[in-house]
Amino acid sequence: MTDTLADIRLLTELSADEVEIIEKNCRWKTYGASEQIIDQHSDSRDIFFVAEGRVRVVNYSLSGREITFDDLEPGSHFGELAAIDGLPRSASVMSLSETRIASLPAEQFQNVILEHPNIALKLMKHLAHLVRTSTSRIMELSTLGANNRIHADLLRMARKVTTDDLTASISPIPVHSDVASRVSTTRETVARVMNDLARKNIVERQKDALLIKDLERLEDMVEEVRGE
Amino acid sequence: MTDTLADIRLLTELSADEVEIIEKNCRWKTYGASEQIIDQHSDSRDIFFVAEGRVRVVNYSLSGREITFDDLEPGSHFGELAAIDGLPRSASVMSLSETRIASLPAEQFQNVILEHPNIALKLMKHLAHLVRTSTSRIMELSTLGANNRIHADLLRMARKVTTDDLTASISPIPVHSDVASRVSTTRETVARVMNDLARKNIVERQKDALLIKDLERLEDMVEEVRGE
DNA sequence: TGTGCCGAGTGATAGCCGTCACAGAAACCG
DNA sequence: CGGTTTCTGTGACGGCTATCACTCGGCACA
Repeated sequence: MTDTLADIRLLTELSADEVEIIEKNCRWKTYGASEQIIDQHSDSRDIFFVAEGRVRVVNYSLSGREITFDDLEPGSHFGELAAIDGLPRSASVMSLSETRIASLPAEQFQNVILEHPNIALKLMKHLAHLVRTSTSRIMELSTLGANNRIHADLLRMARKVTTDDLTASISPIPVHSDVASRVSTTRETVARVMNDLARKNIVERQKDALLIKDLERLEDMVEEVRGE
Repeated sequence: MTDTLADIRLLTELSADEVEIIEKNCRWKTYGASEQIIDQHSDSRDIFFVAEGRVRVVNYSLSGREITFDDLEPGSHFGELAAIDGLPRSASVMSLSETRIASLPAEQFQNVILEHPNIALKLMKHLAHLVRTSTSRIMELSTLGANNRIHADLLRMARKVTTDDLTASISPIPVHSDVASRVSTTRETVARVMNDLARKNIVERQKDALLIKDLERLEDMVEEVRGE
């Protein structure tokens, strides 16, 4: 197979030659499903590129609770924080499926940044996006109850796939415990909320997809924060 | 008075001449205490520098609840997200005291970045720091109860001033509602927790300082998460 | 020396939701 | 296909903490 970084979004501004140089400096590795790629407590500083497969950025509390920060598609990168500031990793990363990953040592990545200001700018925009996402998550955790956070999560998924803004078909059906880990609640609460929504005729669980039948009403339920 | 950016940490790598050029392109403004500097819903994209005074980065929920993200000292900057990515502001900023602020239009700031890779790197480290801070706050909100979050906040304040690692004297005494807004709880809960700590002889409220008499025990209380 | 105002302290109450404990359904797999 | 594992559904229970409603002390300012 061709190990290429051509599809990595962070690097699209580079010429084919420049990308090739980076490719060669990377260590390439294949992971099976559910393997640890970054352990929060390891002391590597590399940046990673997702060539194939999907990975999940997670963190575990002392009590073993799992908090999901993001799921990354092919073309993404991760591990940039430690590569930039040299501090310990801020989270763990595991593969969700069989995955082909390239890793580049921090010093070499810093060289890329210093020599390509437009890559630097792109990385900054990416970091800004992370900050914005975290900020709104903090707002959500601070002001919404668990059930409203689940509603909001459903809405986010729906908006990624809807075309008509009225309905959305999410497939595959999200696993309850995954949702729970994204919005910091329990599997049981997610099950109860989903059933509640089904009873209210807002969502419908189909064979292989979750159908959202009334996006508008779902939006209303999120707004319905402790009444004004 | 001398309106200078010489003490802005983000810009310390620049030569005096270069700083002076930026200074002249800034719009300088003085704010009284408790004035709005950035309204989340305004559509400015400038970056701001804090020359004098202190400011607070906050956000308000629909229900009026106030969430504090950070308090900034002189030498800090804010508003960089919108200046980098051109998107709407992610939070509001208000002055805590009389404040002298410089603002630089986004395009000019981007020029500074593109022409000074080391500034860009410094900014990236700053953004990385924001992401790390947000990440740990999300972890805290997800895994700790309100009282433990208050303990953790006290610990953070203590560690900023302690020398011997056993005790710390925090002054001025933190206002309960400020703590509440930082850790997403209520003023009443903060009062109850503080009293509880006082009764346990871990903190002592003095005339003009909050004395933490047993840092170690306070740390233990935070660790005391739903016991393993 | 009043008169406010802001911050702090505290009880009562109620609702949310995490936890535990099963049971049933579905999917996966040799 | 049988058997095992992973996911889902649901009830009971209880603890945490937000909310409400006051009281009180101190500080500032007229």
